[in-house]
Amino acid sequence: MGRSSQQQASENRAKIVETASRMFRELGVENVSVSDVMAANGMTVGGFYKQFDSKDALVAEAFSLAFDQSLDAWDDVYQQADAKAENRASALVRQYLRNTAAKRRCPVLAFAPHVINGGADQASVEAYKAGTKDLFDKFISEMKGATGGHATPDAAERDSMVLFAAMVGARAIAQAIGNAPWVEAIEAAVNQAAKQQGHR
Amino acid sequence: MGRSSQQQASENRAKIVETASRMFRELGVENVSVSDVMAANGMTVGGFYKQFDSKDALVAEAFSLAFDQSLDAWDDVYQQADAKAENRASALVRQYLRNTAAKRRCPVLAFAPHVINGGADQASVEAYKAGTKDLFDKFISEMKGATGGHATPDAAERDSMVLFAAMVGARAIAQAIGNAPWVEAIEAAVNQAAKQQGHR
DNA sequence: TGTACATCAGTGAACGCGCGTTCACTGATGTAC
DNA sequence: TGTACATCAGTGAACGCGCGTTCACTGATGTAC
Repeated sequence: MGRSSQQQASENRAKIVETASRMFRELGVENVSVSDVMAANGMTVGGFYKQFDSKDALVAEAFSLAFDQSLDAWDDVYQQADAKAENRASALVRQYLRNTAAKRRCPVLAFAPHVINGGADQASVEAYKAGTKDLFDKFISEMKGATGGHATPDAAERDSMVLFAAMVGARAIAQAIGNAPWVEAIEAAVNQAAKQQGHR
Repeated sequence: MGRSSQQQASENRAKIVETASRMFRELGVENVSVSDVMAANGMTVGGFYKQFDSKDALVAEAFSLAFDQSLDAWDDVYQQADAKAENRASALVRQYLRNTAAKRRCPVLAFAPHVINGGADQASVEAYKAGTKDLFDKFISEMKGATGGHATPDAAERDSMVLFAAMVGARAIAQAIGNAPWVEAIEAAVNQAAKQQGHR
C-alpha cells in the first residue's frame, strides 16, 4: 500500500465527502467519527489529514454537498409535479414529509444540532445558513406561482412562509416522536394545507 | 465534609435535577457533563452516583421537569391573554417565538437531538414523547375555543395543527440561523397566521 | 525511452483530552442501648 | 439524656473508552535527466 495516483487520491477525496455527507445526515455530525467515515471507504484514519485540514473542514464540505443534493431533489419533485400537472406545493410537502429514509434526512434539521450547540466552525455555519436560505427561497419563489385566489400577493407570500415553517416543524416532530396517531394527524393537516394553498 | 443530613441530601438532589434541566435545555444533553452539573451546584462528581443510577436517569428526570415547566409557562401565557381579553393562539405563538432566552428553550427542540440520534435511554424517550404530546394537546385543545368562523370543526383543528407545526418549525429555523431578515419574515408570518386563526 | 531519485497518499500506532463511571476514604448524621 | 457505633452523602483521584489529531513509516507514483 504505497502512494496512490493523483487521480485515485482525488476520487477518494470526493468519496469521503459523499460518504461523510450521507453519514452526517443520517446519524448527526457528533455521532460520526473521522475513523468511521474513513472505514466506510475501506481506508484508515491517518490518510484523512492528507486531504483535509480537520474534521471541521470535512463538515463544511459535507454540508454544502447535502444542501446541493436537496436543492436538486426539490427540482426533481417540481419537474415530476409539472409532468403530472400537479400542484407543486402539495407535491413538495408530501415528498418532504414522506421521506423517512435516514440517508436523505433534511439537512436543515439533521445539521441543526451541530450548528446550534456551537460545535460548528465558521465555514460550516455559513454553509448551513446559505443552504437553508437557498431551500427557503426555492420554496417561496415556486409557491408564488400559485397566488391566484389570494387576497393580496403579500398574503400569499405569508401563507407560503407559514407552510414552509409547518413543513419543517412537522418533520422535526415526526423524526423525534416516530409513528403516533397525533403526529400523523399533524402531517395530514400540513399536507392538506399545502393542497389548499396551491389551489387558491 | 462528612455526611449530609437526609434533608440536605434531598434538597441537593432536587437542585441537581433543576440545574441539569436548565443546562440541558440551554446547551444540549451531549454538551453538559455530569461534572458540569455537579460543579454548577458547588459539588464534585463522585457524589452524583449516591443520588442517581446514571446520567441517563438524570436526563429522564430533567426532561420531565422541563416539560412540566413549559406546560406551566403556557398556562401563564393563557391566563395573561385572558386577563387582557387577548387571542390565546396569538399570545402563545408570539411568546413562543419571542422567547430567545437559552435557559427557557423549547424542550421539544432542545432535547430532539438526544432523542433522535439514539443517545437517550427508554425512560428519557418516553418522557420526551409524553411531554411533547402534552404540549401539543394543550395547544390544540385551547385553540378549539376559537373555531367560530371556520367551515367545520375538522378544518379548525387542522389549522391548529398546522399552526403548531409552523410555530415549532419557525423556532427551529430561528435558533439555527439567528437574526436574518428572511427568518424574521417567517416569524412575522406565523404570528400573523395565529392572529387570524383566533379571529376566524 | 530508461533510470535514479524525490514526492506524497495512505498506514496504523500513539498522543492528549474529556467523558461516564468506580472506588477507597472522610466525617457528620442517624440509631441502638 | 448520653454514649458508642453504624450508616452513608459527598470527596477527589483513578479507570477505561472513544474522540480528533500527529507521526514515523511504506512503497507506488511522478519527475528530472
